[in-house]
Formats: sequence, C-alpha cells, structure tokens
Amino acid sequence: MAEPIPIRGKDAAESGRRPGRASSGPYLYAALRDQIVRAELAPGERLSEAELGERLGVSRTPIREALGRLRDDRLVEVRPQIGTFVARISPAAVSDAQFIREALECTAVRVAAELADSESVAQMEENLRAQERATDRIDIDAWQLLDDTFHRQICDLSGHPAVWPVNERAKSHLNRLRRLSLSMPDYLPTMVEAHRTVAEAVGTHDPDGAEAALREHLRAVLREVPRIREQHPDYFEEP
Amino acid sequence: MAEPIPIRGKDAAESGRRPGRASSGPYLYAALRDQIVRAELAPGERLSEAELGERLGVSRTPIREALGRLRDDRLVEVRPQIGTFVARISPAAVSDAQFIREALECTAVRVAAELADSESVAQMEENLRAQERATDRIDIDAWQLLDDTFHRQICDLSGHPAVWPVNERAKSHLNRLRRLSLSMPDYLPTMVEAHRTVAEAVGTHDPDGAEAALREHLRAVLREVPRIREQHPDYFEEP
DNA sequence: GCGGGGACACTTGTATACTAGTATCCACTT
DNA sequence: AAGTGGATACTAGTATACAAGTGTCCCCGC
Repeated sequence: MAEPIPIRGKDAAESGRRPGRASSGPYLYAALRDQIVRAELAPGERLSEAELGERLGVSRTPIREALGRLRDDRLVEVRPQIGTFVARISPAAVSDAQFIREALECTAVRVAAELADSESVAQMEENLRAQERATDRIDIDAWQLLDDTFHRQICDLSGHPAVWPVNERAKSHLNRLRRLSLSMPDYLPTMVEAHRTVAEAVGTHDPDGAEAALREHLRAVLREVPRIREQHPDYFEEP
Repeated sequence: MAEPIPIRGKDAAESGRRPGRASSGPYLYAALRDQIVRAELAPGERLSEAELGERLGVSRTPIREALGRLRDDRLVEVRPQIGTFVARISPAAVSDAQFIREALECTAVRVAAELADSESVAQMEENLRAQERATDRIDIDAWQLLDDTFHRQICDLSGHPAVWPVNERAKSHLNRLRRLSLSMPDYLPTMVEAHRTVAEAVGTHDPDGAEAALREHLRAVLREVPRIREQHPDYFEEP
C-alpha cells in the first residue's frame, strides 16, 4: 500500500481557511482523482476519510463530498461501516467507459470536422507540437495533460461544453489503464501520430475520415488491457 | 413560488432513523430530481437546505449530498452564501443534453439491433403495450416511467450498464421540458408510435433503421422548445 | 418625504460530536 | 490445543454547532 500521499498543489491545505467562500470540494475531487489515475493511490487501497482529511488539512465533510463524486465515477467503492477503497480495475467498467467515450467523441469529432474554423485548427496544431516536445522529453505527465486538452478540444468543437465533463469522467478509467502500461513511452509517438491524423481530417473538413481515425485511436488503448492485467493482476477485480 | 413540497413516497422520512445503514443520499437525490423534473419545484425557485431537511425528516448533511449531485447535473444552482435555486431552463444546457443523449442512445440502439435476442424484444413489446394502456388512460406519470424504462432497455441492450445512468442524467433536462409541454397528451400516441418503429427495427435487426427512427424520435422533443418557452418565459434563463 | 446606515435574519461551507454497524484480536472455555 | 465469545478499535452516516458572507428592512437623520 502506498503510504505517503503528498497532495500535488497543496494550495487547498496551505491557503488556510477560506470559510464562507467557495467550496474546496471540486479541488479535492480533482486532486484525489488525479492521484487515483496516476495510481499513487493504488487500486484496492483503503482510504480513510479521517486520514485523508488530516493529510489535506480539512475535515471529513469536504473529503466526503469529493469521495461521493468519485463514487459516482466508480473510481472508489464505499462500503458502509467497512471502509472506502480505490476501485480495482473492472474490465466491464473499462469497456463501458470506452463505449461512452467512443460514442461521445466520435459524434463530436464529426461536428468538429464540419464546422472547425482556422483558429481552432491552429490551436489543435499548437497542441500537437507541444505533444511532440513532451514525447521527445518522454514527459508522460505533460503528455497526459496535453492529451486531455486535445480530446477536450474535440469535444468543445462540437459546440456543446457539457460534453467534455461527461467524457472526462469516462476517460479517467482509460487514463488509469494507460498509466499502468509500463511500456507506454513506446506508444507515445504512435499516439501523437494518431492525433495528427485526426486533426488533419478535421482541418480538411472530412467527418468520415476524422471519425474513423479517432475511433481507431481510441480503441488502441483498449487492446492493452490483457497485457496490463498480466503485469498487475492484483490491480484488477477478481471475478 | 410553489410552497408545499409533499415528498412522494415518504419512506425516507417515515422509516425513522436507520443510522449506520445505507445512505439516504441516493433516495433523496432521486426524489428531488423527480420533483424538479415534474416542476413541482419550479425553475428559479429557491431551495433552503434547512427547510428541505425539515420537510424530509433528515438533517442538512444528506440533503447537501443530494443537492451536490443535482448541481453536477446542472439541475440546481448553488450560489455560496446566497442560496440554492432550481436551475432555470437553459436552451444551451438542453441542447447539450440532447447531443449527449443522441450520441449515446443512437450508438446503443445500433448494438441493440445487432444482438437483441427474442426475450429482449418481447420485453420491449410488453413495455409498448403498457405505454398504450397509459396513453389510453392519459396517465402521464405512468407513461413517463414507461418511457424511461423503454429508453433504458435500449441502453442496457448495448451490454454496457453504465450507459443508462449517464443517459438518465442528460434525459432529466429533456423530461423536464416535456413536462411543461401542456399539450403533451396530443403527442403521446405519436411518441408510442415512434417507440414502436424503433422496437420493430431492433426486432428485425436493422441497425440503420433503428438509429434513424430513434434519432428522429429524440429530436421531436427539441422542436417543442420555442413553444414551451413562449408559454413559460419565466422558467427560462434570461440571456 | 427621502436617503443612508446599521442591525439582523438568512445563506452555504466547514468542523465536530454522536450513532450504530463491522472486523479483529485476545482471553477464556472446553 | 483448538474453538468460541466478547471487548475494542475502527468504519461510514448523520446530526449539530460554528464561521463568515449576503441581502433586506427598518429606523434614524436630514
């Protein structure tokens, strides 16, 4: 069990009290989700509300708010009177997340290809260049952020800002898988290339091409599941 | 402002304390969402955590849990230190919900058409007959439940149980719209007919037909927006 | 009559106290 | 020695107390 949980930006804990102001729930949710996705909180690990609160400098109340959202995401499992645990990877949940993500993003990318303006395309290309730099540095953290941004751009280009939050929740499960893929650096150039193919199809207003390229790209992650399961059997559900 | 909020099944309040047991949050969430969808809690209406808790026989804590989820759904708006309000209808949010729903359900119905077995088709037909009976009685409440069940069947037939919860959250916004459509009884037979068309396409394993029929059906609700807005301008956002 | 200022009632956010259920572990019995 | 029962140290769910910010409304002064 991973013991030390240094919270990334410790702003929440350090900013002291900000009573009566905006809730710290969203921040705590994002921080904990990030730690779960990065497997700093390992699948199956027990989480203590009291301990998390102590570590993050808040009481159980906002911790519980964050854990509730993570429970809705199925990233943690709360067993009343027993404990809260980081959810083990469920192949079924991964498949569900893949289905949702594919449905949303592939629909979004079609719209994006139809009505993307030159500015949006330029932004995607800028992001792609940053991805290449991160790939050269083998900076997985930076690349992951850029990947999220890239897919968010696709979703936002659909003109429906509510799509990304839903997609992000599904993507978490797949991001966690990718994190565990030790040989991921090998795949980074491949993924950037796939991104570029999608972006080019969007830029040339080719919905069919964009959808096909994106679908193929999204499914690539899923193919890694058996290998990852072999490497980390204890991180998976025991059905 | 509608004042009396008699909770439908008062089980939560009547079952007395059940401390240390399962959380009442999910129940409260469903109950409040239902009241919002039915416009028993009117768009723009102020909600008091304390008052809701008193009315439902619980403290603010579980009420806040339910309101937090409703806030994620964008069905309520929480303004710190000011108040919590039933969200007014936002055409943008409705459009977003429509996009998400269309993407998910249309993808699901294709899979459903491909691998629906005879038992599933029989269940859908049974549901359709119940819809017809509810239509004859002009029992909108019963019909709404059957409508949810019908669309849930489609989602579940995709083999991905996580799809429906996501779809349900988007559907809430559209259900609320339909509730406000005073002339809805006129549309009930039309909708049942549309459902039947979808079900038949699923039964004959016709993905393209099923998707087309479902998409057309889903978009029907959206066309009502301008008329509803005319009838209830105060229920809409003031952009 | 009109305008301004302050008390006050109310809000959400947070911290803490309490309840009841669960698992573990150790002492005791057989 | 092995098995069983109970004390105990946890857990999450709930209720309540407190903090801090916001808007209203009334009273006072002009």
